[in-house]
Amino acid sequence: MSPRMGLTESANLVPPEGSGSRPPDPLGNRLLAALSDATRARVLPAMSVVALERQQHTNIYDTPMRNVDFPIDAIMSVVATLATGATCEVAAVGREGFVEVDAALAARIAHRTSFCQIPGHVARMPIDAFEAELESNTEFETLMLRAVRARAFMTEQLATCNLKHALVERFARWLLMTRDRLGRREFNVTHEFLAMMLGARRAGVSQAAATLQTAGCIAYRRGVVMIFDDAALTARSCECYGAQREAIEICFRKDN
Amino acid sequence: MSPRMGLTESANLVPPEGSGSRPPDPLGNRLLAALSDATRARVLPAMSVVALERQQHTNIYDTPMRNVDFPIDAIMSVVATLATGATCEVAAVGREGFVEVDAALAARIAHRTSFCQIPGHVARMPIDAFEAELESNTEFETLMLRAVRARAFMTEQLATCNLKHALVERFARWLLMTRDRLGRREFNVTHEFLAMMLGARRAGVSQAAATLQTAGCIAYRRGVVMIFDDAALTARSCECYGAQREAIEICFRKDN
DNA sequence: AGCCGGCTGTACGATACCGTACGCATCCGA
DNA sequence: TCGGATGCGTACGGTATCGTACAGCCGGCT
Repeated sequence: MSPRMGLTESANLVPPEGSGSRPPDPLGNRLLAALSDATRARVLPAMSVVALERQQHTNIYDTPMRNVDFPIDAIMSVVATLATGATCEVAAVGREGFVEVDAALAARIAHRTSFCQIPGHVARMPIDAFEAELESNTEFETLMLRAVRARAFMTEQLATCNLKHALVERFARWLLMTRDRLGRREFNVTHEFLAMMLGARRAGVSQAAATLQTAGCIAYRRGVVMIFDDAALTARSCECYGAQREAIEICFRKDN
Repeated sequence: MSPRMGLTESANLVPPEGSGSRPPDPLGNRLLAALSDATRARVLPAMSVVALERQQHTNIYDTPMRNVDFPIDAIMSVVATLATGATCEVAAVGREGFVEVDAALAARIAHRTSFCQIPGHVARMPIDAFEAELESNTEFETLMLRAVRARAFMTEQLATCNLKHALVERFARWLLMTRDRLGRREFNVTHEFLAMMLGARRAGVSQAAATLQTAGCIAYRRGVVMIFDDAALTARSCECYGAQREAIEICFRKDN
């Protein structure tokens, strides 16, 4: 039994990923958009927009960081590698943040591995330019530090979430965060890949997905997930969704 | 069956906590000890040594931070509060670090609650003095940022540990980290309190403790745990112990 | 049109932990 | 010396995953 819940097979839910449309504006990243015109005029010329494929790695732990990436319409994943070789996500980064937070803390070596989770584009800045701007521009520094704090908060929340909340709840949270980051309701993701992100079995994800689909929250087919009922999905997610969302909002609030 | 494993009842394993001995040297904190003489001469006069009782709170989330605490022979705990009111540890801080990492990232509001886990002393600096020193002293800033990175790394590791590792392993890790932070093998802790730190039931901790005691790794009685066999305990802990330990060492290495 | 590879449905027992509960040991203060 | 309070041992059924396995289905390629 696999009710298709209104998903026709021919529906082209997601635009072709490598479609040859022009690269998006760096200002799609909320941090870059929050900069003053003056700072933007200094920063943007140092950046280039880069398209990333799924699973494309941008940092390997214990190797030098070369760039600082500000996702635009991509989602990046930062993972810890266990002794078994298994990986476990410690942060996801979309247009609300930047990947190499340690670079804002004077680090030059990546202490985690990061790769592209949802294909798209990032605005990329060489780490030297990033550091130079941090040093010389208080506005830039302040904003970056806020983003670092938001990231720290989200990782802390993840630690408690991983300990306390059931797989379905975490799955729902993941879907909602991804929707917020991408600004759309459908993504190309396989259960296999989701299992990797959520630190669970593929079979476990399939079951959680079935639960949410039966409840009418989502619909999915081969490699595509679509959010159907936002409110219902939110109700089935854990409070960590709201907490992370709020952390992001605080990051972009002036009075903080 | 509760084999006492060489613990005689009269043995005074742990010195009385509130014993009237003189307060310890702030340089018991490794960060403060790592500062140059010149910087220390500026920083130490602004600090005071404060004794903390178990469960004494030093920060409440969403309230202003007043001080920055560098543990000397205390261990502090930073926790997230869930909607149910339950708390979940997101970081433990001993003499290798300082509690209010966000203060080094220009924050003035605590975003988490923190309290004293193992009673002892902290070297306390008013947050204004801390910020002033950060601004004016590159050496100080560099060291603090390294400590922030170590803390971020440890929280990330905790996120994966909470997801992937069994309670006994996490318990063993906790014991080893605590030993390292305190420089002794016995601590006053109840199973109840440990359960709170590990995000588990009291009964679950009792069982894990029994397992480790039967294996000869530890010995315990009412409110006291003692590490017996370091190697055996390490073998039963997860890799996260080593990872956290290494993060601390890197923090204190010059070439980074 | 047909095939093959990747993705998903589903099952099995095993395990780790939960929530709860109750009894007993130990310690402390009256 | 004797409660009372605190801390621990242990048990019960219940549940959420795990690891593994296999079969069915879809979709793209030849």
